[in-house]
Amino acid sequence: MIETTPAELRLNLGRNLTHGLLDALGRAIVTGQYDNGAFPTEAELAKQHGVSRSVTREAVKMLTAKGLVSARPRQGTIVQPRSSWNLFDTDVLRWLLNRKFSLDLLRQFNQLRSAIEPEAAALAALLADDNELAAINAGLERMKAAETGGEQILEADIAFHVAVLKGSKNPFFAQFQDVVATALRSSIQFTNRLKGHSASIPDHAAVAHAIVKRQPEKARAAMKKLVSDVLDLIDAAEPEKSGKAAAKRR
Amino acid sequence: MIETTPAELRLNLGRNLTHGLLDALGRAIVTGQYDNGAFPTEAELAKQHGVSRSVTREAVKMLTAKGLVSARPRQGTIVQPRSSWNLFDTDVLRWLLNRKFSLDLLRQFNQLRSAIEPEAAALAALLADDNELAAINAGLERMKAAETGGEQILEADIAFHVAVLKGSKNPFFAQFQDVVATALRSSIQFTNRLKGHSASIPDHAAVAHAIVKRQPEKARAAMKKLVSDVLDLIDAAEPEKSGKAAAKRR
DNA sequence: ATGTCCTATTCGTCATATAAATGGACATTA
DNA sequence: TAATGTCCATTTATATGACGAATAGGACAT
Repeated sequence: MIETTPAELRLNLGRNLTHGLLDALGRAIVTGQYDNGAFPTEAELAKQHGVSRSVTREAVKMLTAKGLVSARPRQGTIVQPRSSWNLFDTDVLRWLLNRKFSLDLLRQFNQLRSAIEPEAAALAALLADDNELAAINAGLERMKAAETGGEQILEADIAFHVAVLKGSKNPFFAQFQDVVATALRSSIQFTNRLKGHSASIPDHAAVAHAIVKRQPEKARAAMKKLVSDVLDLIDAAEPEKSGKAAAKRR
Repeated sequence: MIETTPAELRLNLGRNLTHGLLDALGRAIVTGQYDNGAFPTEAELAKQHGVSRSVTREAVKMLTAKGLVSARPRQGTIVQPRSSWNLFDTDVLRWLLNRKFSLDLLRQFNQLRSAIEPEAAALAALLADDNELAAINAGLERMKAAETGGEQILEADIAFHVAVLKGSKNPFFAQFQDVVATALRSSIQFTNRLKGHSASIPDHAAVAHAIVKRQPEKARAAMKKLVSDVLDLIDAAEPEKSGKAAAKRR
């Protein structure tokens, strides 16, 4: 049973009680706290966290909107199966990555990137306007400048990939900017361990040049290589689980 | 100014007042009803729809969780820019697709499918278990059986693609099952007009066979062809907007 | 021109009461 | 027995009223 105080809830995510409680409950759910017991009733939640029923109801409503729970009279609030959680909600993704970080999740996330980002790069090569091209180049320059490594280069890396996604002119691809940013930031302690890849500035430059020169095929291939390298590093760290996927990429 | 009655709200999405109001407000927002005026205050919303403040607050909280609005004291509730809407939330997607349906959105959505589904098919060829293979075949058989066309073949089509996504064993790809299902269902009146493609059973069979025979490359290529054909049909219906994308696919 | 303070407005939170829905226990009936 | 209807307890859903907290924007002083 999770318990907090209102003061802790306010500190939790920095906003108000409702958002603090949302955060606390979200984390508890994704870490499986309620897997083999029923989710508390409104009254219990209110008591456990020292807040009113309104606050618990609004927090639970937000969890409902993100697909984590569903509520029905008499039956109570029940945690939904993972398959109905909205993984592309940045809150959900952050909760998942912060608490239950696993190589599996990192691999699966990069498999997604491996599908999305090359296509986005190809579209950007066709459709990006001058501002977006400039943003891509700016991200690359920031990466070069931040050769000190650490947080700066991570933020520059994120800016680069976000700029490519935006440049695709496709709102569905652009949607991934928050997801990619959240996931990269949340997994920094991990990718740092797989050091050596994030500094692959030549690979990033290849992507940028292909996009600027309006060469979609080259842009797609270059971006594919970038993400595949990350996947290879992950597989190298845990080879037994990679299956034939790694072989297929080479 | 949107106005409804509680009875209408209940009918709206079939659940309760809160979800009905959520639906009404979501539709209103994505159709731009509040673009050049401020979003109503809690009190105004409650009055306009004949519900209590609790209901309006919980509906607005859900909109917040989906990224459509943000609320601050004194400033009121404001509609967020489209870029921060969660397009992979099935509610948001349905609201968007149900309003004036645009070829642009359909094209962009299928560009996303073109990135996702081939990779999912390749992963499914590597990782799907017996149950998942059976589900893929079952979807194919349902398509063959429903040669009458119409709604049945659409549902079978959806079942097939969902089965492939699930078979990828990747929760991020699996996440798209709801998105794909929602989008295909919402766009049926449109794809029906582009008749002739949804009955491409041989193409679907090629995907299924490649997956069952554990041939990821073939599965990827077959799925790519499937989605590319849809994209070609869209471009053919509105050639001036397709840019060089169509040429690039061939 | 700038900084300080005040105030009205709006969301945030709390408390309480009543309605609606539903699963189960129990009684009824064919 | 088995099917069906009735009632009850529990939990969410809704309504209402009150007060607190934060802040945008104006009034005012410097």
